[in-house]
Amino acid sequence: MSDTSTTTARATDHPVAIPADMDEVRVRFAPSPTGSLHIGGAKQMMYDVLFAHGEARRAGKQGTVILRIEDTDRKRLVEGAVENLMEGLRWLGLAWDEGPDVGGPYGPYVQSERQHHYREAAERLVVSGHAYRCFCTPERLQQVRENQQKRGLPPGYDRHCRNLSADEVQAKLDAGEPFVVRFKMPLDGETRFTDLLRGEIVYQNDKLEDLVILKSDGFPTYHLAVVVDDHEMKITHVMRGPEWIPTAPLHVQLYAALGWEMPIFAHMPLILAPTGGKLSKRHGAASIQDFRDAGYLPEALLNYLALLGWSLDGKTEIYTFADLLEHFTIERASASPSTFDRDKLDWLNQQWINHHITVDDLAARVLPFLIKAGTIEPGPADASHPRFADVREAAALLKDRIKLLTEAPDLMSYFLRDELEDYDAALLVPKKVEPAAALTLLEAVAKVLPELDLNDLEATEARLRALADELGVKAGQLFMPIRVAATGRTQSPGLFETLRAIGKERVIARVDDAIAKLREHSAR
RNA sequence: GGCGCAUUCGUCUAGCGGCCUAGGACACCGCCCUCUCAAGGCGGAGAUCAGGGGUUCGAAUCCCCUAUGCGCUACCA
Repeated sequence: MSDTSTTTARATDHPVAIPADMDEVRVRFAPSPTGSLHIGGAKQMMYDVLFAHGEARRAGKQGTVILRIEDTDRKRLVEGAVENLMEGLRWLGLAWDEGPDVGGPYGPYVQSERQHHYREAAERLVVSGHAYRCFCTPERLQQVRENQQKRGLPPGYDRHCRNLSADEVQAKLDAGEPFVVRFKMPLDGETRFTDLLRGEIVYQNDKLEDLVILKSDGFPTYHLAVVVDDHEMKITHVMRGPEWIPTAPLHVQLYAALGWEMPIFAHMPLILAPTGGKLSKRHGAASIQDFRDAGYLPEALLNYLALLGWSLDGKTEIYTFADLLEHFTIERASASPSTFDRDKLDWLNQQWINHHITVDDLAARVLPFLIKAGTIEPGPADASHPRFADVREAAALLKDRIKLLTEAPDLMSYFLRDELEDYDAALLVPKKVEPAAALTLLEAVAKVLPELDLNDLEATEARLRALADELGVKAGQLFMPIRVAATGRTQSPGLFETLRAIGKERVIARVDDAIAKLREHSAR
């Protein structure tokens, strides 16, 4: 009885994600075009989409996802990065409603094209006394930091220009000295804000710095740009990485100084590398393109990402994106970071290939990999490719055995190519059988082969089992050399369907080759 | 160093005061199925819930401290 009535509300109780009086939820994914789409970025975008298009819409709200390019750091721009980013998102099936390519009511959606908004805001802040011009040179800042470090003090700007008189400022301006604009952080008191996943977070103002909001090249820093744009684009929920928590107080103060309403913050957890640090190429793959090239399905990748830091019930493992849209709630997202586990991703990928896509789909997806590897001739990467029927047949047999699409060229080669890769003749000799006896087995097979109808699986099996009896060996001892002769390897799908797919003509030729190979082998 | 966030099997997680002698999944091991390899089925091992203090009749669940990990500490985002 005492449990519910006397327990005080927990300080960490999650705030409401979508206030009842809010009728539109607007979120944004705001990458910097400094490279390819990182798996962590993809996860952030996934949360945006699941929240706006899933949770918000289920609650009867309008849910809008915005793609905004944050290219205020002119030094780190990478050519083609924006297109790259969008391509990665499209491949994953993560869609946005407003963005640089599709436009929208609050464009442009590229920060470098929104300069005047930031300058205006910075100007307003300077005029209202919330920000000031700082003429300190990079050399002086460097010097200050070094001194602080030497004396064991925390490094940071010493607010040298914070109290410059109007005359002093004017003089420097007249002299043409370059300057940045810094935000005047309150010197005492505290700044608090609510994080959707963590509850209230409090910072003591005397520990915070006067950060730069407008750089000397006239471009804003992230802090100013993000606040201005989020406000002007009417963003209701700021979902981003946890690395932004320490600067969130600045953003909170910026909103207050500008007199704008704050959005709701949700700092989504990071993906860690198995070794502890950041996930990078060193761990196999880091960008979406890497995963795509490595043969992962977008469905599996999204499924995996969803399971990292979120779960519906702790039991369900397989989710289509539609499932996620139907069930995702940010309230169930964890605040703690998670470690990337390649094994689990691989398992999910195989689950998807084995059980959740059709044979036709598999064939189509495998096609580009086969073409790239030269297993089949170049052509359209869809059902109109001349070899599609063959690929489809191989795909049907290998569906339960493919973990990554990249395995297809190797696994399918004996179906799709006339020539077998060279293999060791010793493989033709089954366990507990002498090489000479193995030769007898294959010769017997070669003799019955012409009269077999390989399309009749049961009859073929019956005949070959009978043959094993006649030869006095176990079925398996006869089947293995046939498998090796037909495929060049000891592992394959079921023998009879494999023979059927390879075709009688090629099987006969390959068995003959195997016999020759074995003769040569035992002669030595 | 300062500030902040996080902390349940090796990994991803369930768990919101009694149902927990802590459940599921990956990986691992064994068995079954079987012409091989997979897939599939069954089972096993694996977490004194980071440690220590409280609160409570009762704590993985609430509070405090410590430890550890990670992040930030740029005119990068």
